[in-house]
Amino acid sequence: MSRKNQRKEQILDAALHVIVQNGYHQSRMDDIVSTSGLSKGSIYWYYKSKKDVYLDLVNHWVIRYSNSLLELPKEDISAGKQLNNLFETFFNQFEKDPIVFKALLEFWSLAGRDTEFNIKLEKVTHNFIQYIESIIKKGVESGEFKYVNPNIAAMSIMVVIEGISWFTLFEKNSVSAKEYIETVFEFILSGLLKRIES
Amino acid sequence: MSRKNQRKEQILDAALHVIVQNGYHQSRMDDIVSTSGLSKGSIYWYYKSKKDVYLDLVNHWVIRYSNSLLELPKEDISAGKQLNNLFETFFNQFEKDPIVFKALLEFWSLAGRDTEFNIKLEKVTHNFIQYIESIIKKGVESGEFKYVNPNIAAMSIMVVIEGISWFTLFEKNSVSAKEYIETVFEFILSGLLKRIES
DNA sequence: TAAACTAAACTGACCAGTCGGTTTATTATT
DNA sequence: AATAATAAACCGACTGGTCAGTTTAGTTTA
Repeated sequence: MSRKNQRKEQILDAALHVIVQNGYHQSRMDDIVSTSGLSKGSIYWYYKSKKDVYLDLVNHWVIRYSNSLLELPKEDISAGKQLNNLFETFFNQFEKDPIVFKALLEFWSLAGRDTEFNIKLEKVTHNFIQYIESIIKKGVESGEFKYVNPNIAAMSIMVVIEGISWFTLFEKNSVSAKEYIETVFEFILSGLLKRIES
Repeated sequence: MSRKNQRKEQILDAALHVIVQNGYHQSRMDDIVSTSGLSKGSIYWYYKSKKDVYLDLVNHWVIRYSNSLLELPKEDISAGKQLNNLFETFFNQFEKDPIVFKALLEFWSLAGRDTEFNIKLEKVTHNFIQYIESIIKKGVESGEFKYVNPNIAAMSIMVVIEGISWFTLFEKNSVSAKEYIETVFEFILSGLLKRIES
């Protein structure tokens, strides 16, 4: 990795921790300075503004998650199993890096009132929904799933998956994220699968 | 209504609009001043701080939604139908006052890092989950639903319902909130109902 | 030697909360 | 009923601190 990218990663890593701790507007550039171990001049060497840093932070994670989706197996696998893999991928991501999901909560909130963040996040969800749609279409065509509107179903699945962010909010959740993911996956699957005819 | 409560409502109404437009940290007391038509002194007569205003805003809506849940029919109605009513109630609430859900997104985000907001929202979700749990337990006992862990199922349902907040984020959603609610309700129901034995 | 930094001081806009003062509503007194 | 007295409600200019972003003067690294 180039020095430039190394530095940027160093800054973004700090920015992630800072935004999770303080939120966007409550985070100071000086927090990023101290967390990253770099100087203020350095941050402004690589990024022209605070917003620039955080927009790039979204980018950074979008690219990561896109890559992990692309690595998932596609052929020779049932649509149901493919959905299962998707749920598992996100659950694993959550276990490994829960704070990313916490940051996401903040970005959703920002997207509600800041055009630039809105556009960025809309792209993300659009891509994600398309990916899920493709699985559902395949399932419907192969006769594995009953007919459902792929777009609506995909949207629902996305919402359910991103709902895992809840689990970053409250300390003593009676339900674990794992149980949650398993349960909603079963709900979704039973809604999609054809009833066994008799 | 007493003058005091009238004034508070006036302030909270302004606060709701302001937080939806600007977010918590980006909202100025002066915004609430100009939106409410009152003076700064008045606001501080009724509330001791900015935070105090917004905490009370959460309270205000919690009480409202609690009341609308309590008005729902309970007896002589199947658990499935009861769940359906719940989904419909929230959908109607969403249609009538979508900005409340947008504000909720902001509060979730706040709850992630502010203890007082966290406690307040934890109470809300706790009550809500208990309400859903009671429906599910009833359904399981009556034999209408297959056995599921009521708590996990309730949590899943809550997340799915609150997911409607998404629809406040992006202008051109390909899916309508109504279609979303109908679809997820079907998913949930098919996951809960006993398969027809043959 | 140019690019990549560091450290620290500085600027200017911004804003929560305060405070001295005014008006309105309520109660007590004659 | 009129007047006085007190309390509640309300006003808005001002203050003191905060912080994004800039600048400067120098140092290190490839």
